[in-house]
Amino acid sequence: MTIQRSFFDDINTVSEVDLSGLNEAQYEAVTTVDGPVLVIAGAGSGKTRTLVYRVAHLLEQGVPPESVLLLTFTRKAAQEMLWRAGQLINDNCSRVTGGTFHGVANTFLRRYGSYMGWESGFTIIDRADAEGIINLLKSSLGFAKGNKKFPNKRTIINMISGSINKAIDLEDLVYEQYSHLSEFVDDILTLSRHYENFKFDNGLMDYDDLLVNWKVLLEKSPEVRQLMSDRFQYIMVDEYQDTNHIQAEIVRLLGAEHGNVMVVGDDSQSIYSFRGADFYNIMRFPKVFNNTKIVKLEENYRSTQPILSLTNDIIENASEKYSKTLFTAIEGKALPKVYGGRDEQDEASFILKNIQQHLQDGIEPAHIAVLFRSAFHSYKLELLLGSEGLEFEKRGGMKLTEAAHMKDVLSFLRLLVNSRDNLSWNRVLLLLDRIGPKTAQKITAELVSQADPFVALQDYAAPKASQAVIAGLAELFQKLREAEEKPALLCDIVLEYYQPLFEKLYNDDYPKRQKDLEQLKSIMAGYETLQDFIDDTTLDPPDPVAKGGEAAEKIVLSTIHSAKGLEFDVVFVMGLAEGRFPHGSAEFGEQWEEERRLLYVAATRAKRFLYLTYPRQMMTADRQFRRVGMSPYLAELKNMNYERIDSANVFSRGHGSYYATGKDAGDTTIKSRPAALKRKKAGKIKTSDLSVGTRVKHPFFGEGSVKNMSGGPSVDVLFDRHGIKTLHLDYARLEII
DNA sequence: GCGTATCGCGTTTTT
DNA sequence: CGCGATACGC
Repeated sequence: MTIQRSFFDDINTVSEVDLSGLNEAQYEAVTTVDGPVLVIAGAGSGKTRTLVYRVAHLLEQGVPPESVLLLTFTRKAAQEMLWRAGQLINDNCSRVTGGTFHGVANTFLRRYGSYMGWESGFTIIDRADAEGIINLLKSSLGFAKGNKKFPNKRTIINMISGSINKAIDLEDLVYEQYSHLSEFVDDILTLSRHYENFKFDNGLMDYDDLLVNWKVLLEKSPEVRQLMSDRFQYIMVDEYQDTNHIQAEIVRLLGAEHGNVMVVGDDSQSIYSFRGADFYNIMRFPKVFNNTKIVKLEENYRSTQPILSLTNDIIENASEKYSKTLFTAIEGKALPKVYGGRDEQDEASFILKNIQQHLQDGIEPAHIAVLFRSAFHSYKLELLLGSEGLEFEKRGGMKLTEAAHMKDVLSFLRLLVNSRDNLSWNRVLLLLDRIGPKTAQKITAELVSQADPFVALQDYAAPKASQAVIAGLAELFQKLREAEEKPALLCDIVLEYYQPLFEKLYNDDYPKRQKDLEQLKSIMAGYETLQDFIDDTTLDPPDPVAKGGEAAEKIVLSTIHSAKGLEFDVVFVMGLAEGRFPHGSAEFGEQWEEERRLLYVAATRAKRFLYLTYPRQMMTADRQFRRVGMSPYLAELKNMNYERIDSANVFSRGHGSYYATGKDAGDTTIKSRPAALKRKKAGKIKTSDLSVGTRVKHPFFGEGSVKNMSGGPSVDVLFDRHGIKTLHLDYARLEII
């Protein structure tokens, strides 16, 4: 057996786990075998290492591998961890179980779905499909199209699924977040009700449905709960700050019998609240599990002291955090550098030059990363890197399976697994000549109402214009159903049919997209069943084809969210300008704080060199240049913690009409805050300000009186005109009258 | 009423 | 680059 990771060199067998390399806190966490443990860990403190060593230690104590369950946030982290664990234990041992919450929920529901009375199974849809549903519903329910004020689809999705996670009444959430869009709020509510029905009627489930159903099953069926907790005697959860209420409930239910639960998290790295994550889960953990042992990991094993000082400075300004003081023994003198480029082009050039320098100094491309808030912020840099022949791998943004042409092909395949999949029927029909949205919807509705949609398609009395293409489609499905059920083979048949449509549809750029289709084929070749393929690619979409050679050898361009948990020798955080970071629509308060943590996550990825850059001018939509200041988070930092680069020193040649004055007037202070920032929650009401009977006023529901107080942050209010509503005081803009 | 072609504008973050 | 609006033709 070859051991590839140096820190496992000393551990070959389960009977000999050498824990001498661990620090005191890690040792304590690793060797606490029984009972609940909460590990509060700083960035770069060796969380994964601690978890893996604990697995090793458990096995050493004679715990069978199959009774250990590892839950992590990303599938890649899960795979990495299992692989490492696999290195620790003998190859002959059966493996430890692990994966993402969603992945495990999927496996679990497919096995025990019968307890829920499901006969025909389900298909998982991703967020792109979910957007498709919103589209369909919007048009079929006749909502005004093109109204600019209507929140975008992604936001609606986040609201609809987020409402389940936050366990807050959807209505309140919508009214709170979109109070400025009063005339559309009812539309959104109508939409959300149809959305739920639409999914369940057609055997479609999204990420959140998987979790909700897992939780419900554990709650409702003592038999299943017993099965699970007998099997998994030891539960471990990584990135606990990213769990939502449902996930925390699942952990509670799984661990209720034995209490052998260990969770690891860093509240300063909580960046997923838009999706329902709540780092208060960490604070609550000791209350949920009695006798919780709390261990803090404060030593940083990643970054040099100057970088650590800067990142500590970033988070120091946070309004709320578990106090941790990170320290490191790693030597290094390079101060983080801050650079304000003249414009986006100049910012990109700065990054390019420095990347080239580091490459020259012998740093591997894969150990260099450029991070940004939104996927499109790197466009300029991508072009520049391309023109210089530097290869890169982009993470975040659109996924391979979200591209239009990929969804086309997947729709055919999805139908083979779930013939009631409304969305896929619609998509497939839309590809055909002479069939538009209206016709497609009509046919779809007819097909899914029949016992066998494929037979119904063959028998469908199509209008003259589309008779031929419908017959062609029916023929394709007949061929597919008769074919041997090998995913790669099915893919071939679909692609053969799709090719002419494809070339016509994406006439201008189909050769570029063709590469994706070929990649799809090779991915599918690795699967035994179509169901597995669809589940896998939906839960963990493959990355788009990297530009050039092997992925491992390239510079990484990534959204900060997608860089979570990773580390690089050199990190550039770009686009740190007013309006870009924090994101323009982030409101002062909770959202503002989350953006700050996001910057913290970005900066803490750096091991040796850290650069923070921003453009001082950006192009607006109408091709006007607008001067922008630096991100307020940068402005807050102490000067001693970074070195300011004067642009004139960096570019001595090759930039033509470049005027570097070195002066940054207006950069160091925030001159004009957008209106939204000033709207700091004026006098937020606390539970203690209210009692039963207090008269209150709400911007939407109007006046009412407090009816019931649970003791938590929620109160029930009986409104004069809207009846009883449960309001969350952190969100509701209530006034006492 | 429906399908197709074309143009211009704006882009959060994701398991 | 994708999406919505708009115009035109069947």
